[in-house]
Amino acid sequence: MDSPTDLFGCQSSLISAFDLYPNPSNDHDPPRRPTSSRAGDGAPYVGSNRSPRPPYPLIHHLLQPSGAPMRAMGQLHLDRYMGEEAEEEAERGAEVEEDEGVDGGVVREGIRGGGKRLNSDTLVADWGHDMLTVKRLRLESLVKGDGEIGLEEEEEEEERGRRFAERGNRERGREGRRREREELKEQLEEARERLKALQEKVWKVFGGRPAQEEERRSGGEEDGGIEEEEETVDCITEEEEEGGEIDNFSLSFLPSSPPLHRLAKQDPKVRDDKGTRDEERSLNGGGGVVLEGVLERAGVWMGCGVVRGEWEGFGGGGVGQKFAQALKQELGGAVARVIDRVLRLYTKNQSHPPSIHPSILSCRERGDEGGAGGGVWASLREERMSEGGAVAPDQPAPRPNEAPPPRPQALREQSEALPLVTRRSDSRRNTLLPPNSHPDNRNHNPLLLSHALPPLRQPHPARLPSHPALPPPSPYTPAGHGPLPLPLLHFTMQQLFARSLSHLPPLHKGDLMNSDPYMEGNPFPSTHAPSYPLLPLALIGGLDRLDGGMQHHHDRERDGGMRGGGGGGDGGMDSGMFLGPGSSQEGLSPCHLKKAKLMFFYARYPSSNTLKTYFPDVKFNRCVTSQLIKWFSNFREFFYIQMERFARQAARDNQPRDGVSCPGRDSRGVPLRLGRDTELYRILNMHYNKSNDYQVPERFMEVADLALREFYTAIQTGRDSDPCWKKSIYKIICKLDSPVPDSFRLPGCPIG
DNA sequence: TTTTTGCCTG
DNA sequence: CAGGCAAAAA
Repeated sequence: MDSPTDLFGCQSSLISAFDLYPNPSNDHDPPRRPTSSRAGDGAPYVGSNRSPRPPYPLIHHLLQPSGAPMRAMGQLHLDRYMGEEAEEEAERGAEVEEDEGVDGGVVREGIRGGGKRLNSDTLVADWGHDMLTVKRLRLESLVKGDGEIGLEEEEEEEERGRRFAERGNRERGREGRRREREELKEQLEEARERLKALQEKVWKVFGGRPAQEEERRSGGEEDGGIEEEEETVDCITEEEEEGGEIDNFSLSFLPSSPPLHRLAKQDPKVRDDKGTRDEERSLNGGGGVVLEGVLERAGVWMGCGVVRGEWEGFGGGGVGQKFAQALKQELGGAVARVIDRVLRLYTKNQSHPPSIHPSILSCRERGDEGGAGGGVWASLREERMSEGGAVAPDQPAPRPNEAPPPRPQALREQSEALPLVTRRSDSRRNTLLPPNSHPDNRNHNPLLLSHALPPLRQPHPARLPSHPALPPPSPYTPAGHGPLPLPLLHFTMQQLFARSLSHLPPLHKGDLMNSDPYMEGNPFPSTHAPSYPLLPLALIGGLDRLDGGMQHHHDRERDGGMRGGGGGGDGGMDSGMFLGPGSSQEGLSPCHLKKAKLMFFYARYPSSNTLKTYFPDVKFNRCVTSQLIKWFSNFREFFYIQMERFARQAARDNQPRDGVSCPGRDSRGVPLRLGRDTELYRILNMHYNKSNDYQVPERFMEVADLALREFYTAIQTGRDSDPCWKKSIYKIICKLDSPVPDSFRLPGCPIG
């Protein structure tokens, strides 16, 4: 298998020998998984499978390009009929202009009522479209006529002759047309009934009432824009003039216009800019192109807050949310299907498909860091072990993975098989390790779920960080069966594209380290890597490194990852992508800063070697190393400041009434805990995870929680008067680094 | 001496 | 977030 899990699983077999100690924070048990396990709670932000799919015929209709059922009918007859009428009008010459004015006025009045157009809107749009077609024909005839008249007399004569002949035909067809009109009237009547039925539905859905509509109409236009927008479709007036029927067909029953309608018309940029459409727009203010803009608009809406329920402001109420959800579901499903197709295509084109597509998908879904089974983490631990005290010599307490003395291989292997908690001798550490940190939970990869749920304001069950209930099923379905999480998509596509780029044999377990780094900057598929104009340096470096295979991995162990970064990689999408060949990214980019901040959730005290490992695209030198270390120093500083600040505040708020306080507990004896619904959490998240790229790992929560309590207790007990009181807390925090996810080993940001 | 860290300042 | 500084450790 090629999932990271398995990739590393393979490495694991090679590297497990280096797994010298039961690193409290490593092994099978990334404590952040429980956090991820609550992904389902993020449902409101993501298309959740849990919520029953509401019946959204309105939205569904909009998503059907085929349009309304009346379309064929309307177009068929009106076009034919009105086309002839237009010709007659052309013959009548200047009268037409006058008619236009009148017609426009009449029908405009009818359309003006157009409001919350969904189903009805579709119909209106189609009718409008048909009308526009007719109008265009008529105008074309007019223009054509004028032009010819103004051109040459001979042509004019010919034209007259032709028209004369046609007139005869029309005389013969007049009877037929009469019948046609009758039919048309019937159809219109029928359509009217259907529209009325639709109106009922619309009113039902939107909770509006015809009375409101009446009120709105009598009160005049509330939005001047609408009046202009909803100009119209004068073709009907021909019928109106003749039979006086069309006014009954006015669309005034439509409820007030929702933003969708306005937006679709107000932003011409997103509209189809074909010539005919432009013409229609100029003629009709876009009355007939409502539908065309709907899907595009929907896409725009997705990004402009309407999906967050802002329809309330427009009177949409819960409908807005339903609309947003429906949109998300539909679009998400569509995107997933497209992705799936692309993936299938790609995997078909690969010589060894099974080793790429399914594996990559599964690896992400299963989660990688836990699946490493001690492999990569073992290597990392080995790396840190090899750092020994030399790297962090000043730490009063040895780091968890550095402290224990070497153990015999047999003992190591034995402990690997033991439940994690049984290997903990440190009681404090036990409290930090959730019991459900089981390899089976590895599908709850924080990466996968980073977009799945909002870290903020997430109810923290009983504020017990270590004992969440059984993880709910992942909101993500297996590949091809539902929306893919963005990071997964990113990773997968990059894998595939990179494979395609490099003409390499399919990814196998050993070369993840070699292949991943250059993928980050190469989201675009290309089969001409060598001539790719913006070929990122990282790609070149990556190709350079490709022959390393497993060997490279061991090299990495020896040189602390410098080999990967030595070639000058890119800094992720925001740097390497735009570097031309020959340039290099030696410094740290904002992307690196972002990555470092995310890393801080796992490592408060990363060693320089660790940094080199996790910033393989950075060309390390003294300055860069210092800067990175400085960053983490700043992160810690901010972290401690916030901890102390909130601890002091908590201490103030929980002054013991009887003068006796229980350390770490408030005045009621309740232990101080850091919940995800707290201001402190919000601040920390804002600082380290501003764009919510990541689900804040449970482990970080525990560390922060512990730090908070330590500060709180120290303040409570008056230890803060000791000039060195903070250092003891620092020592504790210093021990609590946890394994950084494998994704951080990739260049650029772990979240793309 | 070098590296790392914490503290302070801007 | 960076720069400067001092202290501590290797």
